[in-house]
Amino acid sequence: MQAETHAELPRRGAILAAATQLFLAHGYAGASMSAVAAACGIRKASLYHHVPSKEALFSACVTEAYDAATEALSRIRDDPTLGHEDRVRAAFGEVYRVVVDSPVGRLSPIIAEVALRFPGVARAFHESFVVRQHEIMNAILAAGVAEGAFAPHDVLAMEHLIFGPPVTLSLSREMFASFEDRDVLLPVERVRDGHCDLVLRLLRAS
Amino acid sequence: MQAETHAELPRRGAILAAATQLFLAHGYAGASMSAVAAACGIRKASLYHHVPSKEALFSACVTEAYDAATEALSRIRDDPTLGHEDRVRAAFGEVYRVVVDSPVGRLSPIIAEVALRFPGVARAFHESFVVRQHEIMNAILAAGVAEGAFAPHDVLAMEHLIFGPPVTLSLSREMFASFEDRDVLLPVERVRDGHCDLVLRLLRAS
DNA sequence: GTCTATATTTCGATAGAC
DNA sequence: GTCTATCGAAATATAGAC
Repeated sequence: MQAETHAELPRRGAILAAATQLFLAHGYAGASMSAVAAACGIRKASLYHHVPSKEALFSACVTEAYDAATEALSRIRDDPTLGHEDRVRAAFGEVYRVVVDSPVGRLSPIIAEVALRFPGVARAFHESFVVRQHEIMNAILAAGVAEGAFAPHDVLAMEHLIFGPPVTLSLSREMFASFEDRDVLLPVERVRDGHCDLVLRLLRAS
Repeated sequence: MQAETHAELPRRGAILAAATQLFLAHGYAGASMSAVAAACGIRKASLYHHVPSKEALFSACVTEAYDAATEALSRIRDDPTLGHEDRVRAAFGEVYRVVVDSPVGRLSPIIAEVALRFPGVARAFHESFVVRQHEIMNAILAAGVAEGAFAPHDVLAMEHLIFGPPVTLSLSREMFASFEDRDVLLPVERVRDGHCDLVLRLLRAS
């Protein structure tokens, strides 16, 4: 009951969610504190009771978005019931989900916008999200190589070959979000499955 | 002599170049008309003598950037002296050059920022740049398939496999431009060559 | 074609009542 | 913790002299 009453109040989580949506839609400079407050149903002055500054608000949006993003991928890496190829397929599904659908993946262009002003945000995003995702995926592939299921390969090139398409797909879907035929031009499932097939063929090849 | 005198004046090309740099560095909303004027060495009111509005200025930056971007790729497609694999390698070099180094490729995240407000800019960018680049690259691969040099493949997945890594590399280099070790983390040539090798192995495979 | 000056709005952020 | 009211700065854009 207490939880229900407070659920409609602009708690911190609701503020970060509303702010994230506005940053995604209009960029950092284009998302005003007034608009964030209005989306929360409060006035701008009240918003400053919850966050000390716009920079701190954006930093919190990024930080709290990636904090849980690598857990699902870690579980796939550690799942003993999966064969090597099924593990790669599951990992692709999780990467596409995080990069294309979740705020943390879609925030990348906004981080690029403020990277020069707030280098700490970019650095934290890189270390806490990008590097971790790459490390887990590399570990999944390395395990397959160690057991002879996958062929050795150029790790740097394979990293970009795996993460490049979903990141670009996410950016393209933001760029062309106003197109009525966006989901026909940029179908997530078809790209993901076709992409995964091609990568698996490379991993099998000697 | 006349050309030399006017070369130092803020002609249209110089204005677009300065504006592009500022849009890339600070985003659409973060790049002010005052800053653009200052970069051209004139006052803000004078800038409005050359462009009617900020939206028109940004639109011109995008349009005039992609107008010549597909010519080099077309020449590679039509070069009869190249073998199929060498043609693919040359095309990869051109794609990475355009996407990673040229303004037109790097403007993608800024277009995403304004896509909801200026859908026409996003549509023109898609039709005049993205679609054309994809069409030419598909034609290069299809010619190899027709002559038996390359194996048939999923065209949509291959498109994303080819363009995904360079676009993501470009975005990542913008995001992490403040890192002193950026060129070590994100080396363009190494990624490009490793990427091209992997794609060629896929094209050769049955 | 560039300038000074200004109109108008909105920005991020603060003060202080309740 | 939300509100009204406001600050100083900066935004886009315009007017009019030269």
